[in-house]
Amino acid sequence: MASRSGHANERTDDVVAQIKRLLTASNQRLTRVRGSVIEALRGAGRPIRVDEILAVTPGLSQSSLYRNLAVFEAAGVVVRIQSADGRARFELSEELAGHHHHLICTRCGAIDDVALPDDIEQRLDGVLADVAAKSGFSMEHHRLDVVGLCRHCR
Amino acid sequence: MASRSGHANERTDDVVAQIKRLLTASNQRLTRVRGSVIEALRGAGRPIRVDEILAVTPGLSQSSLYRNLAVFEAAGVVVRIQSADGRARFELSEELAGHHHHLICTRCGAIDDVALPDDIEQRLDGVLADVAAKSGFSMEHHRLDVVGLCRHCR
DNA sequence: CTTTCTGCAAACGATTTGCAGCAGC
DNA sequence: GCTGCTGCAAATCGTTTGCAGAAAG
Repeated sequence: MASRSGHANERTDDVVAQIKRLLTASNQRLTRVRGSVIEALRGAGRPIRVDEILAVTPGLSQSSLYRNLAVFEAAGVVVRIQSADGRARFELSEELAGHHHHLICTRCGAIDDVALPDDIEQRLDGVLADVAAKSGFSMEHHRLDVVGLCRHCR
Repeated sequence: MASRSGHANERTDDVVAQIKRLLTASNQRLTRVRGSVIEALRGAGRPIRVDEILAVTPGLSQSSLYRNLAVFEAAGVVVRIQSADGRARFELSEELAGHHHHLICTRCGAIDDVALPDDIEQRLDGVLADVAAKSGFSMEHHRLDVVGLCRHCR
């Protein structure tokens, strides 16, 4: 539970409604199959792999999953994370789940979510936009990972 | 080791000597082929792909390159970066190239290096280690990317 | 009904690996 | 000479795609 995104209990319907809106804006339907993929992602609360989604979604074909994840990504519903082991991980976009970062375990590869205080984020964004601009680069957003050992591996 | 980060003209011998040390510590030789791969990486100054390394290293076979990159990675000489397009990029480790971050272009996929002021880095590390610990996670280091549009794509 | 989704199986492309010959020490 | 490194070609594996039938509106 513990829906992320800051607010203690963001209602399920809100998120689903927003997803529907995002899909509609991309001329895509929210079918039953797609709904089950969304549920798998919401239930995880961290970036998960294709095989993990398949494991909790009986009857879902791998190709449909990949195709739907691509649709979701294009619509801004999910974000794809290329992890070190070559298998991509997916999670709901920050627009839906709130801005956050990742704790990445170097031993087992697990990834979990974590958030920073708002004031830190703001100062960081200021510095980054500034440094980027000096390289002729216009920043859209940042991505920050903490690399180390998870609770189980240390 | 004095030489590190920032200075435009870090002496070749220092870096190569350190690489040799790292390889020796992993029971690996610094052969002529491996030397040419190192040169390709040093010349780039940013994370580059396998095909880019092959392009500037005539006669190098693809399989040897992949094998050597794996050896380098295990020895701490290079770091592998999984980029969004599925093709990995490689660059000298921070131990050799100094701590830095990446500017990632969402349009053309180019990646460039950038550094932040030391005081920012230190404050950030403090906050991150703290937040990570609250999740039972022990931080080794952080990874920070600026995502946006490069000089050519904006 | 028409269009979009879905599952199956085949295709793809980056990366890995088995093997025989060559290079480093 | 022994051991490790290299190149070639074949294998692997995550992901993508063509196609025909099923579901959504």
